[in-house]
Amino acid sequence: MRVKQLVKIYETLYDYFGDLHWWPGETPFEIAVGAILTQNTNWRNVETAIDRIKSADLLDPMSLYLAEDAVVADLIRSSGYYNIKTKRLKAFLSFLHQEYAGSLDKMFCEELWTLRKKLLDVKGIGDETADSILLYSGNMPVFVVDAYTRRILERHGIVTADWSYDEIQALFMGTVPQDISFYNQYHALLVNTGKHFCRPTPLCDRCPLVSLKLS
DNA sequence: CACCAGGCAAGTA
DNA sequence: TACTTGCATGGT
Repeated sequence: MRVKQLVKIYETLYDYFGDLHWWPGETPFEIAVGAILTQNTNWRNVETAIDRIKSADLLDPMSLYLAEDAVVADLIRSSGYYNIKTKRLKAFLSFLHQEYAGSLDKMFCEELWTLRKKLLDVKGIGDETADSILLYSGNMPVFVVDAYTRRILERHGIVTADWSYDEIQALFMGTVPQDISFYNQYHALLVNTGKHFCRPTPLCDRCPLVSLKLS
């Protein structure tokens, strides 16, 4: 039942938006950094921060790790929570250097769920950030659940507010298991839909999902 | 002016 | 386990 609803939503959004070419970012490392910086923050402010890191020539695992906290905090100021995000970036980089000699390629050689659990042990990396890194930086088959995903599904009566992250993820992953491009594209479509049509305050009138007659 | 943005961890009961 | 709070800038 829910499975068909999810497929219909996907098809509708894909018809409306087309290919979105996610994640915005040129390298796996840039994507991982972006995943941490975008926590509860507008993407525009994250882009500014990443541009500044690039301008300072610090957008690589070793340079960023060796940079002073105060320097990093200043560079990422526009992304908000800059002190705590500096610590989170450093915690991730410390993990990357200790466990994988600073190599994302080595890190992504791990088995998916083993790596996911290790990432969740890093302070500052929660469910969504871990999954964003796994899917968009590592090209691994895992579904990313975010605030937009939850809001859109709740508004269409597919889940209720008490569903956990893992439950919602399992719902999507039970639908089309092991399909990286589907997970990649679907999350991107949901985020775009959220940005344009599913803010906390109304705006639903032009949403492509509005006339869908779900449930 | 108020509200929101692609969360997370630590503290409290 | 389940809730609350701090973290912070920049756009609408």
